[in-house]
Amino acid sequence: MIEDLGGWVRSHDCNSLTAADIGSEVCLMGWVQFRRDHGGLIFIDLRDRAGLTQVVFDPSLSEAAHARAHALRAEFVLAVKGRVRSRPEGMHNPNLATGDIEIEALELKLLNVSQTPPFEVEDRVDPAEGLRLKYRYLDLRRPKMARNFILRHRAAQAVRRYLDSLGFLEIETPILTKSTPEGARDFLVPSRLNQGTFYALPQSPQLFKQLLMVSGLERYYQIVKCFRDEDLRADRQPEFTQIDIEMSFVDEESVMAMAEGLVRTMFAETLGVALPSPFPRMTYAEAMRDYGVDKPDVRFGLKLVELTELFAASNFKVFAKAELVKALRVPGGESLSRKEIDDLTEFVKVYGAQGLAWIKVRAEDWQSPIVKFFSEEEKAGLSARLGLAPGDIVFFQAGPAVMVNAALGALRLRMGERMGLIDEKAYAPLWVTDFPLFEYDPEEKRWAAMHHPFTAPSPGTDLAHISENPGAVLSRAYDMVLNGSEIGGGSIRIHTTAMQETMFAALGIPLDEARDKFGFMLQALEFGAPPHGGIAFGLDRITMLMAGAPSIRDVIAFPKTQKGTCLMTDSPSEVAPKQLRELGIRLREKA
RNA sequence: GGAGCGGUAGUUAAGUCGGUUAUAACGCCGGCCUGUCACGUCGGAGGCCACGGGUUCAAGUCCCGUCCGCUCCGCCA
Repeated sequence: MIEDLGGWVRSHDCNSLTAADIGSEVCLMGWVQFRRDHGGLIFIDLRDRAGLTQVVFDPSLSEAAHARAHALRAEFVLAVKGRVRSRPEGMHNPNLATGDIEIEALELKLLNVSQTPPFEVEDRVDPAEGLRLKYRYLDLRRPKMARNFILRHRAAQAVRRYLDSLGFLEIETPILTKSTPEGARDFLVPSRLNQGTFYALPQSPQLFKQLLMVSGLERYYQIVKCFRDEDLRADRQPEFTQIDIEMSFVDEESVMAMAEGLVRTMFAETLGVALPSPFPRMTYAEAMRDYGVDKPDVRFGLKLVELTELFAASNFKVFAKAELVKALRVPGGESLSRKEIDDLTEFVKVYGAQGLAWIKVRAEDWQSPIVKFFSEEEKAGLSARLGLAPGDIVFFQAGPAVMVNAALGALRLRMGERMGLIDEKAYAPLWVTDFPLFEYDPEEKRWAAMHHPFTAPSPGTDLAHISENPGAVLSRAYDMVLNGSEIGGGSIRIHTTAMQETMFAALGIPLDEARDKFGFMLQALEFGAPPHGGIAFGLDRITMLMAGAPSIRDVIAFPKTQKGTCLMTDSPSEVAPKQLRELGIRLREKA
């Protein structure tokens, strides 16, 4: 029979009682993890979010409680009053924090019953993720998952303490806001009061935080949901959480120092991990040159080596005519099997590679399908530039620069894992700086902002000639990278109208359209906007890295599937015709 | 939009070259059990082999399509 709490008050959680508490009367509340019924004695492992405590039901102590304990099942909810006692000699459980003691149950209240759960609520089973998501509330009871959210909470609290101590104000910005061009697809919200018009959910509070700087509030932060209607990945959800920060009267150095301090504080206070000070820095150009990506994983070496010039006049036409030729030398890779190389070839084709050329360096010779095309000078050049030694394998890519970097950059990561070069316990943060201001969009056939259109160009940029060679212009943007994952990014912003209009012009956005979309921002810049800049961190990704979680879904309480649905609530879902009528929306007939 | 992997009992998986009644472990139900801790032990129940179509004497197994989950490319200022 289910009972009320009846005034009972929990005295401890299920992870805190130790030998020091022996003899005290306690009241524990939680869920039945395991029942071990010996007919005489009954043992219950009681679980709450903190841990497990063993409760003993002994008929000689309480006939009534013992009798009722027979009927307990997994996930029943209990309140137990009893006395803490030492476990008998030799019966201590070193695997439990509470393993030295047990509770002799004197009184038992059954607070609720449970159906047999669809999967066992414990860490060592790993049910299909679809099932976990449907019964997410049960999934979150598993200690592994609960730990992630406790960690996330601690990280968020560390952020608030740190930023508060530096004079940052936590200020909320609108969720119903304006759709703007550039960037990701917006989620739209129809307006009932203004039919035919739509709000957009913010991709980030970018403009609002800049306006707070124009407002003179000087230092702003917010731990805030952002929304982007793009395809999902293991580290991407359509709604995610940013630690959003903006400061006035600062340059890059101030923002980066503040941001490093923030991340160091998070790691120190939640994991006890000391990150380096200062973080290493690398320019975008260096990152692309050495790692082929703008978010290098610097926990291991295996830098890429450019060889375009060496092969410029080669008889091997595939290399000679390529925009970019690069190589990846992997010590010890000579032992790779033919099958493994075939698999790697398939792997790089995903990035547009036509194939994967390779050389196995052996003491007696080079084994390779392509080396016969090389001159002696080219072989000598290769050997010198790559520092070849017996036991190496060298992989090559030649072709468009974008493809070569993507393919070899990805192959580098894969080989780092394959060769066991990655220290899974290490945290290797770094800054990537000096990003290009613009990036060419071949589909739209125009230059687009690499970061966003409010990022300031580097000092000394010739404004008048910005549109002549946009690709060469650098920006005042910086990204923070941790273990090959982009965890934060920001910039010093444009704070004058003239520069902002120049920027829109360079992006091919006509002035009248710029005024229509961003007029409020351009106007605000006319009223004494201070120099300002900031940064935004991905709280989910940082938590993922701290928790060692394989998926961003493991650090979001109620995440979406890869198709953007919620298996628990069954959203998104159709709505009543009346709702659509009120919004002035008619659905197109399904094709 | 594209590529790949997967879907068999409540759960996790096995199921060979297409061939008898589809296995196992855990869980579940019942009995026994006073020192277990993933208790033990005896017995039992439990299956639309994701869905639809096809090939075949015969399909969990082969083929086609659909749905769902995951990973990746594109996309994500």
